[in-house]
This record gives sequence, C-alpha cells and structure tokens, in this order.
Amino acid sequence: MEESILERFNAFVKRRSLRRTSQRDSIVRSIFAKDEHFTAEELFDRIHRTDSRASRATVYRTISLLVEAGLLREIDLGSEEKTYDPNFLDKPSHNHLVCVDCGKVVEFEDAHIDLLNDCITRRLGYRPIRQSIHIEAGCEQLRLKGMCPNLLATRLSGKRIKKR
Amino acid sequence: MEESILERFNAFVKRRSLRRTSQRDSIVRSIFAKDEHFTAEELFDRIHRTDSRASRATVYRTISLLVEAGLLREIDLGSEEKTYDPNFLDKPSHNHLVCVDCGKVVEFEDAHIDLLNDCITRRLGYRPIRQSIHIEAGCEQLRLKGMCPNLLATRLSGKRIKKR
DNA sequence: CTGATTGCAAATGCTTTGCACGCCA
DNA sequence: TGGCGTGCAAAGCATTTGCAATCAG
Repeated sequence: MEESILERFNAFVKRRSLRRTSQRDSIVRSIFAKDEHFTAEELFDRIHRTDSRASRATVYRTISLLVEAGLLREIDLGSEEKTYDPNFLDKPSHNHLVCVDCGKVVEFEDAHIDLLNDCITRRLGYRPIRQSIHIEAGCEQLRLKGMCPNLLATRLSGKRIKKR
Repeated sequence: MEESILERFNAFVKRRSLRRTSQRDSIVRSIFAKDEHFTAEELFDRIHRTDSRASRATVYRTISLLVEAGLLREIDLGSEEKTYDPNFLDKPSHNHLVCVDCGKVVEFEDAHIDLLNDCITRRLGYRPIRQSIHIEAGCEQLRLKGMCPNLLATRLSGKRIKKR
C-alpha cells in the first residue's frame, strides 16, 4: 500500500525531471505509514524519532511536492498551522467532523451531500471542482453520560487542541 | 442597520465591563458599512483611508472582541491570512463558493444541505453545533464563452488571489 | 559533470504582546 | 482616581528562501 504511493511519487518526481533522494523517500514513507492528519512540525518530529533524517526545510519542501502531485491534501481542521490529510487517495471525497469537546476528528463520506453540493454549484452557474464540509459537533456521550472516552484519552495523551 | 450592530457591540462591551472608545466605534462602523469579507490588514488599510485612526494592534484586538461577541465570524476562503465575514448576522448559516478562475466569492444558503448535515452528524453520534461548506468551482461562462466578466474585473482591480 | 537537493540560518509576514502613557467611567 | 485601552516596537511562530556544499543521474 505505502509502496505503491512511493512508486507514484517517484514517477511524479521523474516526470518533472527531479531527483529521487533518501530524504524524500523517508518523508513519503513516514507520512503514508499512518492514516493520521499531521502538521509539518509534527511530521518533522515523527521523522526525527525514527532513524531517518531530514531537515525542517526539506520536510516542508517535500510536503509541497506531495500536494502538487495530488497525493496529499491540505485540510482545515480549525488549527493555526496547516494540516495535511493522507487519506484522500483511499477516500477521494471525504469530509471532516471535529468534536469540540475532545478534538477528535471523524472522517465521513456521503453521496447525498456530494450530489446536493453539485446541484447547488450548477444552480449558481459554476462548474463543480471540489467541495469540503467542515462540521463542528459535540460528544453526545459527554452530554448524556457526563463523560466521553475520547476526552479522557486526549487529556492523558497531553495532546493540545488549539482553537483559532 | 450598522447602528444596531454598533449598539449590540456596545452592550457586549458594557456587559464585560470593558470601555467604549472612539477607536472601537470606528472599527465596528468600518466593518459593517460593507458586507465584504476582509483580512485584518485590509481593514487596517480601509480605516486609514478614512478620517478614523486606530493602530494595527487595536484593529486586531477589536476583531477578536467582535468574534467573541458573536458579531463577526472567521471563515476559510483558502487564503493565507485569516479572513472575516460580517454577514452571519443576516444569514446565520450561509456557505461560500470560491471561483478558481476569478476568485469571486459567492455566498449561498441551503436548507437541504443544513438538514442533511444535521442528519449525518447525528448518525455519527454527535450533537450538531456548526457546519460550513467550502466549494471550489470554475466559471461556466469562462468555459463556454471563453471569458468571464469577473475575471476581467479582478485583473483590472489588481486584486491578488493568493492560493495556499 | 551538471544541475537538483539539502541543511543551515536568516528572512518573511501575519499576529500577538509588553510597556508606558492617556483616557473612560 | 483606578484601571482599561491604545500605540509603538519588539517578540513569536510557522513557513519560506538564499547560499554553499553535496549528491543523483
């Protein structure tokens, strides 16, 4: 799975007369080893926690290349930093729900929504290209039972949820 | 119309034991005199082109206050800087379509979309709070007739359309 | 070989903040 | 009068860029 993405990236690199390097390979592998969203800084940390090595600048530059290649997408989760989503190859038209209580991000696809958005776009006189839905919602569990497992997990992991 | 918003802001200011100042008044008036989206920097320029005076810091600080007061909303139009939308008081649940050709932003509301999003949110086990749809689309006119009036207007006005 | 790539540090650009002075209540 | 508010410049931060050394093809 990851290998095929690496191959696609290398094909892109060749097509553009760029060069394959160990840093680029490491970065691409690191990104697609998980299905998690990440910021540039988080990716830089993740890479440094393994044997691989790549400078901050190279991480930023490779992310840009991946976005240009269409293998990675920048998404808006409401955080200050740019966030990237490696899951658009599997789910080309998914959307995001962010829990305001625990910060958990849920990905979802919905054909009805896609169709409706397409209709709206055409009715406005435009040609649909891309659409994304950002839902902010609260834990139903937290409201009903007074607690939410993700909230707990989030606190324990010390993950910060920055709000704009 | 703008006056009533100013009144609401001043009520908010009083409720929080803050103070009414000429700078805050000017900034609020300037924002709600138009229905245009803006960045902090654009607002700062706009204010300085009139008789009013307010420092950059005060502009930023007042924008934050307005967002806290629920009178202004931060939106994501894909630009690098934070963009603000003064139209949520009139249209509490509108969305944005951005034309990739000319950068024009079209606001639209749709009850079907809102309902569908609510259903999706509940089906995922969450309590709906807020949802926003971001549509990127192309000028149908440009494709069919080879030109788009907004594209021309945009170029003449020298407005820059930054892409992320 | 030759030009692309990397790493470093410096530069950017938007936004926030510390501080002294001024002004609203 | 007591603070809150303002303006200025400095600080912060994520991201980008210039440049010399290095490396891929």
